[in-house]
Amino acid sequence: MRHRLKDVAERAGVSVKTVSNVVNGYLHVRADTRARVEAAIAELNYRPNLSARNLRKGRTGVIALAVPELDIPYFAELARHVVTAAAEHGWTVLIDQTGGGPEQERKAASGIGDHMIDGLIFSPLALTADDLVGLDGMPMVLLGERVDHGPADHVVVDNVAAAREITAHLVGLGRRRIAAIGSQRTPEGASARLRLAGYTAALADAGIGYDERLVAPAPAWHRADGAAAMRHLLTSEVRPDAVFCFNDTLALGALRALHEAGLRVPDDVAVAGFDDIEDGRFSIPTLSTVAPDKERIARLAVELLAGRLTGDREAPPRELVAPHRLALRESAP
Amino acid sequence: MRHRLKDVAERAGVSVKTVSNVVNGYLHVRADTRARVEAAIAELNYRPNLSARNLRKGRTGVIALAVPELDIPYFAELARHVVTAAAEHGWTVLIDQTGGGPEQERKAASGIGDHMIDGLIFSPLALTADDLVGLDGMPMVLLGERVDHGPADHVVVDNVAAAREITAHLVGLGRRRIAAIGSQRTPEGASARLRLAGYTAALADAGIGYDERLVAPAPAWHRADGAAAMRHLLTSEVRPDAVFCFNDTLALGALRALHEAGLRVPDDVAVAGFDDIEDGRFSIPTLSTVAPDKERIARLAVELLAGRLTGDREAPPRELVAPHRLALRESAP
DNA sequence: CCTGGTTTGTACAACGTTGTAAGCAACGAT
DNA sequence: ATCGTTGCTTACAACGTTGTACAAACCAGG
Repeated sequence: MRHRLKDVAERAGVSVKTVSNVVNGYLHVRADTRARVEAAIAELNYRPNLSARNLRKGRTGVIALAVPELDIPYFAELARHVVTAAAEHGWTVLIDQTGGGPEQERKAASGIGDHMIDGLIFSPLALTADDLVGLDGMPMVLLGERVDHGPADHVVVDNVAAAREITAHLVGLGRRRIAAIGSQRTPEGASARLRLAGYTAALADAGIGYDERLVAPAPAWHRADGAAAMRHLLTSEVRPDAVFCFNDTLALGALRALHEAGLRVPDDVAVAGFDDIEDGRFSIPTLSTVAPDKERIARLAVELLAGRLTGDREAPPRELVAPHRLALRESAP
Repeated sequence: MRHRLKDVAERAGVSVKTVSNVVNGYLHVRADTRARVEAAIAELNYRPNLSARNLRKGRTGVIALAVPELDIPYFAELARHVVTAAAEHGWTVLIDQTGGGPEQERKAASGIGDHMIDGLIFSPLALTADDLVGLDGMPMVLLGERVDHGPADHVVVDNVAAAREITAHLVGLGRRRIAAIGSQRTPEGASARLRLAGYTAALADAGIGYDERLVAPAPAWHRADGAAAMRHLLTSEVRPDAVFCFNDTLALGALRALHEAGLRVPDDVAVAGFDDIEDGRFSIPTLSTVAPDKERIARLAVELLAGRLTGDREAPPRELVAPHRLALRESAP
């Protein structure tokens, strides 16, 4: 049985508003009145009806996090950090799984918002800046590289620099035939484009010629795609002595394919990834990777959103860069 | 700028309720009126205020899924399936991360519910049946083995049978010193207890004596715990020739520890897990495991909840068993 | 005992929506 | 002409909460 303010008020012998004042910590309530009300609340196990409160206040206390897929470890780890950071602001996080398709993402960006959430942290794959205009001013923070100079706040990692660093590390190991796995031609592939740019820049830095045959596309960035791309590279005429995979799940798939081909990592082929997911610390061999500061990304995103919600909604969009570092492990020591 | 029914009504030259009727698909609205209203809705980009609708209707269209940790792959994969199944019923899923502590779980089970959600699918670690009484009749479906005969609906896997089967498989490989990793003494360890029971039953079936030294506890079920437990077993006097890990992440950690110890899998030690997470299909070696039908679990849970929401809330709690199978791969072929 | 200010409590309206009841046409059947 | 009937639309109240405005009680100082 659910109780309302009115029930508590009757039991405590005060008005509805006085109970509301107690619940909301209003100061000018006599100590004994407050005690009576609190006792009644406890006895009835009263809990406020958030729908009603939200209707009245115009805010819901819920923010949404929209990610392409939850069972991609990177997004799961990110989600955990976002939930933690949001909890510190007293927000509940509604996690929405878009699947990465343009239509679903559009729906996530506009549909979910039907007054149910105060703001949105959005990690888009397919959406362009154009899709984001006209979203009724729903406060929104974007994660990742897509929608480069859209109308919303933005938290990014310097993909080009990070990719350049990890590729340079492979060069530093003495490798010269360095492959890349994960390129994409679709408009969704903004991260792919930037990481590819970092890769080619590092090769240029080292005076190594760019060989298109060493760049393997991957339709999605799952383990199976990484394995398939690696197998393809191994059957080609250009035998790579290192691979930079554009994310860790691709790299884990590549490790698997190399193992099946009887090649040793890192002796025959060095492997590097991007994301620093938990798996990479226990894989065989452990995975060298770019480690973006996921906790920082989550915290910055939540704080940007908090700024929009409590402050100026019309301020020009800001872009914050989260730090990254290289986590060097066995696959490319 | 957000618009209300009233704005649409004024623009279309009808009453507020008529607009509401159009929005809700009420039949008896003249075609031209409907068209005028729909045009006005489109022009103003009107979206209903869900808080108000919920307040009025008493339902929110949101269900919650509470899991201990999102970045445990099993829960992430489960979450994906629950989101998919719930979408077919028109529900949005609010994913809540409890952390597995008793206090947080109690809060998830009661606190979140403040009229914000219609029902809860809950995968508890620490909560007992006693904690669940007096939850104001929030419709709830429990996943997993804890709270064995509590007051709520329940979807389970036959942990004892599954553990027995996979252990029997290890026996069938000719192994005799079969270790177990993941036992727990805490009240949280209901799954651990059941899987341990299946393990001992299989040993008894095969006439193999139970050796306490072969059973390694694990405080949590992460990769690091599995690695630590495996290392501990390897330094003990009883050299195991097989290990049954109570979940896949433990098994992946064990694989890692075996690799570091220079042991071959499965030649020296066979390894089996439980959950069939994506990682296990690409690990080196690939992982033999118990594969619970996660999609089925999610679907059954959502359907049980749907039954509670639309039907009899006082019906006796039901327990449904989701099927499982063995996925035999390289680590214990 | 009054004055003026502060503290404590109350009544009422409003948030945006939908259910209920009822009004008003237009229609065919009496 | 009158009577339902049916189709379409409207006014009003209600969901549970909180902000506003105000009343009552209290206090200190004269």
